[in-house]
Amino acid sequence: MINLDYKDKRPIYEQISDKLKELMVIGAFPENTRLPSVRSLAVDLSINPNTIQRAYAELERQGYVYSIKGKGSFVAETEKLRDLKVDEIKERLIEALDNAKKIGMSDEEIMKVVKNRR
Amino acid sequence: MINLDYKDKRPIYEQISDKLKELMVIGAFPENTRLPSVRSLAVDLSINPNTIQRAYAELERQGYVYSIKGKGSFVAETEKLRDLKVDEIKERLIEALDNAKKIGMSDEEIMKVVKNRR
DNA sequence: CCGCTGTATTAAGTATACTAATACAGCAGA
DNA sequence: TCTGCTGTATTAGTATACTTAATACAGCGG
Repeated sequence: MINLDYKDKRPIYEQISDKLKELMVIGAFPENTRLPSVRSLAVDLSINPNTIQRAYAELERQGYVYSIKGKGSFVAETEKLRDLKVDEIKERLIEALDNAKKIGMSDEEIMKVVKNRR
Repeated sequence: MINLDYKDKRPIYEQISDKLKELMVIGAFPENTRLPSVRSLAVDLSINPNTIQRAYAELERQGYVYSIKGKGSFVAETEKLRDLKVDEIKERLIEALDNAKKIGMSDEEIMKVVKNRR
């Protein structure tokens, strides 16, 4: 389900949280589904539980999951999930567009890229 | 000309090379202009010359400047500069667009962001 | 020759990110 | 209540990136 890439410069916890985000947003985990426990996922991936904990803490901080001590970590409401992810993507899109504007790229030049990608 | 932000998480050498890229691309430094010397810029910014050297080496590696031992570092051809920067921006734009597609954002949703930014 | 350029090397210090080990705290079923 | 699972907090070790420093070499030009 989750593939770690140790050659990737991104930290492991981020690879995990990003992958989980994606799975949740596309609906692979319905809302309120319990995620694998910190320790079991650690065993599955052969890494330290703290790294999983960090990934989960990040997901909770950002609002993707909610955690209950003694019970587990659970997927937040589907609608909220998507909104969060959309906001993330919009932000990066806006950054790129602003940079394009800053160096004087024309609307045509920008639109050409956009249209080629849909 | 260059403002360093020590609160920024980006390394200093990157802040410098990025700022110089921008200045060169918008034409603040015409092509073949000599950049400040490694040592003089280091004094201006009150940092170690090695950090400037790293910024310049990065710029040269990426093709934004060319350096001549004993003479200085010089701005590459204007056209080349812009192409390099455009390629960088396009790459980020494409990444963002692909992510948008991955989570199922509609064309309308994407276009709304794009239009609001021009 | 002298004083400026860029460049290379080596070392050290520092900060930060990442991972690990361990202990604590809450929940629920046997 | 005990046991075994959950999440969470604390602390420490490790690795890596970044920056600084000191020094040396090499090329250019007045």
